[in-house]
Parts: sequence; C-alpha cells; structure tokens
Amino acid sequence: MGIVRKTKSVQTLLTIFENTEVALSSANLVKELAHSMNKTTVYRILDRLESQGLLHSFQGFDGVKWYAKCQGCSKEHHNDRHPHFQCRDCGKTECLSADFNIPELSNHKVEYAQLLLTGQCAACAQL
Amino acid sequence: MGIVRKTKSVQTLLTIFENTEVALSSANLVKELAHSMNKTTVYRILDRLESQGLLHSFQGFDGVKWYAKCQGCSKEHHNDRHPHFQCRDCGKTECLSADFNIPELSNHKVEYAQLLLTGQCAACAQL
DNA sequence: TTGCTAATGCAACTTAGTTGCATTAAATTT
DNA sequence: AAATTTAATGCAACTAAGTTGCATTAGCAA
Repeated sequence: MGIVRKTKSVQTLLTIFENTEVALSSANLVKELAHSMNKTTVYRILDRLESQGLLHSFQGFDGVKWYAKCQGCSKEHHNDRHPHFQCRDCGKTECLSADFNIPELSNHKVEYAQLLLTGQCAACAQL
Repeated sequence: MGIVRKTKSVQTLLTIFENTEVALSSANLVKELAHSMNKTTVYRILDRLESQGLLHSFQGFDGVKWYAKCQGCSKEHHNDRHPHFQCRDCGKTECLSADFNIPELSNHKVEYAQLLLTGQCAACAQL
C-alpha cells in the first residue's frame, strides 16, 4: 500500500467517504472542509486515496471531478467499471451497480471507458 | 432555426468545424482564435451553435468541454447518442459511429447518457 | 439609409485546480 | 522518551476555463 500517514485530515476524509453511499465532488469537499483543512490538502489527499485504491474518480457533466469509495480496488488494479448517475434536479451523484459493455472498435485500442448518465433519481422522479 | 446572424466570427467557426472530422475543445479554440475574436465570443458562439443543433458537446476526461458537428440534429432534437474517444497519446478526440446501449435501471429515470472512451487511436496504436 | 437589436469586445470576476516552498507532525530509530 | 526523518500540510501566488455586465458594433429587415 505504500508509505501513508494516517493524519487527522486523511482520517476525516476517510470517515466522510465511509459514511456516505454517494459520490462527492472535490470542489464541494473543499468548501465543506474549509474550516478544518486547506484546499490543497483536500486535493492532495483525494489524489493519494485514489492511487491507493481506496477511492475512484470520474468527471461529471459539470466538468468537476467526483470521488466515491471503491469496492474491491487495489493500488494495482481499479475495478470500477460501473456507470455513474447525476440527478439533474437534486444533483445527487452515485455509482450504479449495473454493468455496461464497451463497443467493439477495430481501429481503436480502448483501455478505459466511462459511462455517465443523467436524468432523475428515484426521489426526484417519485418512483 | 431562430434568429441568427451570420457574422464573420460565426462563419469562421462554422468553417473550422466543416473542415474537420474530429472534436475540438472550447479552450483550444479560444487559444487558436485569440487573434481574430474575443474568448467570450467563442464561448457564446459555441453555445449558440449547439442550441441550434449544428454542434453537440461533451465533457472530456480532462474536464474541458468538447464540440463536434452534428449529423441529423435539429434545434428540437439532438441525435448524438454515440460514444466519444480521446487518445491518451496524441489527444485526438473524435465521435465514434458505433452505437451503445444504456443499462436498464428500475429506480432511475435516465434521460441522457454519455459514453467516453480512452486508449490509443489507430495512428498511436499503429493498427 | 435608417433603425432595431443580435452579436461582439472588454474588463473584471468566479471557480476549479496546481505549484513551490517553508513548516509541521506522523512514524521510525536510538 | 527524545531525536530523527520525511511525508504531509499550510499558505500564497498562480493558472486555466469559463462567466457576467455593460457599452459599442454591425447584420439585416423595413
């Protein structure tokens, strides 16, 4: 897992992610944690947790970076081939357990794919 | 199609998109066109061309907005459900003619999906 | 050719994220 | 338990992408 120090800031972020089922944007975490840590620290910890396989990230429709906890990822291998969903009404952003397949392309060597969905979440669509 | 004036700047951008088969990022267009038009103008024209159904846009892995010309889109209906590919080596970003399917989700009302792929393009993978 | 107003330019601003460097504090060693 | 090492943090300054307000310009219709 590499040399990692369990600092207060790291533990704060780990606790936040352990206690949520949704994805969180770096920009928003910076705002929420402004009183307790520097924004540079937030960005750097998120980076580190991702390269350690504890978090994974993806780009939202809004162009900001979102993070969510990993299940079954390691430093060596990220196992997050699942779609992400952003609710157009409440903004809730989450990992979906569904699988998706990547189209076969003869003239490209596809290494990574990201499927991003939007629409209404259960609550907003009143499903 | 709404009230649209064919200004020099609009024509410049239309010509650029007509003469390319790849997607172009707004940020890069701003840089390339800095001598001939203001960056605000670039952003506003791209916006307008998109809402007129002449261009469509998507977020890249880099978090910047990319635009490409539409085929068969109108102001009323955008018909760009195709994946986009960004080459990790040369940065070439393109629309793929392949189709893709959206996973069935009982507890979400999916309205729009974006599939973004990365890896190596034909030239960089020497296919 | 005149008048209307869409479109542009400009300056100032916002938001997300990065960089360099001095300082602090985990964790290891003595 | 103190000393040491260096990962991690804070801070300030910066960059890059994009937005906003407002005065000015230039398509285009009458």
